[in-house]
Amino acid sequence: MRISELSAASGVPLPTVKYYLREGLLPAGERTARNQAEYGPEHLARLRLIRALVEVGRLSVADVHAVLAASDNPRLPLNDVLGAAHDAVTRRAAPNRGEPAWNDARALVLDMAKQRGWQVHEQHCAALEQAADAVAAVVATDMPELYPLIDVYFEAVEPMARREVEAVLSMGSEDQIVRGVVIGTVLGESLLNALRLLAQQSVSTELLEGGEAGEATGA
Amino acid sequence: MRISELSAASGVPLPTVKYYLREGLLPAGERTARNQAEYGPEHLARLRLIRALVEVGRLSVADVHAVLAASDNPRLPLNDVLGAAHDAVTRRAAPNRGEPAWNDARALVLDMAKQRGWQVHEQHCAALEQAADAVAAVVATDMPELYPLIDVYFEAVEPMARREVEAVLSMGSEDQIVRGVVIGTVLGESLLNALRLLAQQSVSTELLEGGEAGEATGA
DNA sequence: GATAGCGGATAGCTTCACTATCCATTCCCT
DNA sequence: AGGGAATGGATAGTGAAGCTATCCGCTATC
Repeated sequence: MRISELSAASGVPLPTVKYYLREGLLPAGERTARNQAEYGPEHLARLRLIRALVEVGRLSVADVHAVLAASDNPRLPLNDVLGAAHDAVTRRAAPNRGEPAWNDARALVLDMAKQRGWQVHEQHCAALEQAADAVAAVVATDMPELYPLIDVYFEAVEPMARREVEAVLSMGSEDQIVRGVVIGTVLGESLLNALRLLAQQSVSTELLEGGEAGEATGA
Repeated sequence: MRISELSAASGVPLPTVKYYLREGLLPAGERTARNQAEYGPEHLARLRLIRALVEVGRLSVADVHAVLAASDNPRLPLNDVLGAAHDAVTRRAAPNRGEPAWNDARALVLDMAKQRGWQVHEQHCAALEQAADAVAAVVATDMPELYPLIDVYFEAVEPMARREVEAVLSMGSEDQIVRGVVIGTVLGESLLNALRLLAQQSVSTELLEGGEAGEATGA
């Protein structure tokens, strides 16, 4: 497969394919001459993965690079690949990290996690810090009615994470597991959020229109 | 409160405050002279809300504008505000919308939602389409082990959405409800994802290190 | 009455993700 | 064997986004 075919098969413009090659997201093809290279189906799969991460997962090219680099390293412990994927999905710090209000939020989240028996790596835990960002922001806007939702999220996420990790771990080869972690972390986030919104719409139609018009759209 | 105090109190650089004023995210202060204006605590709250949406929720300035415009309109039905918030959190189309594989994914999600009795507005439903994007991407990467997770997400999201809508609806004044919808939709997403990652880490440490070293970091 | 700060307008900056253009080389069809 | 198209590689340019800097004439405050 030559570069133009790779471009055609994936739907990615040829200059963009070249760009990904330059940036190291896509490994170079097998050289057959000074200015000729051969690309295989694994390049196509990789390209599709990149696009899914960028378009559906909204990762930056730099983050995709970091995730793929971690997942390409065959001697990296699985936990580090998970960490890289989490970092990519997470990396964006609110600027109030370290302020008292933020520290309180972090302590609150940490405490709730520990009460549930979660094992949290306390230092440099991107997920914990992002949770603190969100809680601190909710607190700053002064809406106590939303506080109970924190617990709702904790509750919802516990069985979910277990099923996710089990699903990924059941994938046989280390190689597949690593790919599963990346896909599952990034695309799972997008899917989960979409379904959450869908459910919200359903419930709010039910509660709001139910008493007014009663016209059920779906089901 | 003058503009420099507003900047100092919020931690937002003064030129950025001016920028938000220009863009219409922040309403102008009350003019006291040709080149003097007075800002109140509602401006400070608004500024904090903007920053939370931008930094924690990762909304673009344009999306923040759209959400705030919808929530500022006092005669807009609540469902439309919810729609605007959902759109802002959602808007990013994968370029394969309409292809057969994507249509299949959409049909699958729609079917699962209907089987659960959800009321889905079928035409132009951003959440449904985003879910289809994610499912199509998972399918394209050929990882059937992840398919059962779709159902896991459906399951998790159902009680969650109910609690969220109820929490927001319990907020008394229409005004508060609208603010709650915006905050809850955007920051809730961020928090939910962070907690999901935290739980994943906990479970994977448990399953992976549990048999090897057994050194529980947290708890 | 000096001077610091104001609002408003305009222009500039940086990053990101591409996109376009060259070039010498090579493929591949006739 | 000859010639147009495509290739890998390098370099430069583009457009959007989100600020940031500078200037201006005016005003509040000391």
